[in-house]
Amino acid sequence: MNNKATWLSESWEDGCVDLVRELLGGDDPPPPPEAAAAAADDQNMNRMASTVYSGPTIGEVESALFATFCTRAQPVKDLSKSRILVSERGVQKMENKYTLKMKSSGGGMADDGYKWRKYGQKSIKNSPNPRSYYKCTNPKCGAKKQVERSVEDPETLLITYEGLHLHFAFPQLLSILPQQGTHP
DNA sequence: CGTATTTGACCCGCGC
DNA sequence: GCGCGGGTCAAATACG
Repeated sequence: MNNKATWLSESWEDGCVDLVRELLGGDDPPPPPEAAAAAADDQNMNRMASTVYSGPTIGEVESALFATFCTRAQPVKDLSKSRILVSERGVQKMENKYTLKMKSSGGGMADDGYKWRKYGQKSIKNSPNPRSYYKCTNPKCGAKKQVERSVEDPETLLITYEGLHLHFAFPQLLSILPQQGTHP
């Protein structure tokens, strides 16, 4: 809520929105078009995520995260991916859930490339630190994310992503890309 | 003025 | 059936 992603200019947002509009066609398409793009993006990125997971979703998220890390060169302590799959009975509620453990960079908050809007904060029993609940600002995007501080390591943030993004989001790349929107 | 953020209350699920 | 814990929504506020 302070100086934050200034690099997150409206430029990328506009472009992103436009892109999303084009991708989504203006409504909610059943098939996630990001999958193909995600794969392409992954290839473009030198498939740094050599680890192969059962779900492309994770790869997508990881790609974004990796992109963020690589771009901003943040001191990532450890990446722990956890796919919470309830038994075979399968409750589709929590289809995808990933928990990333990272050190909160002093000054720069962990931005995975998406715009999040905080919609709640609750104190967790057994944890002196409150947990923040974030939701993707995109209406079509039902992605959620919760950030919690580690009990012993106040510098460690436990970010749990839930859901899938229905839109692209790699502002870092767009940001570092040649400024095509420089029209005086 | 518009939007994001804040805080409180309500609701739901689970355990006992 | 009640209590605890967690999660979400909603209104108000602060900030840009």
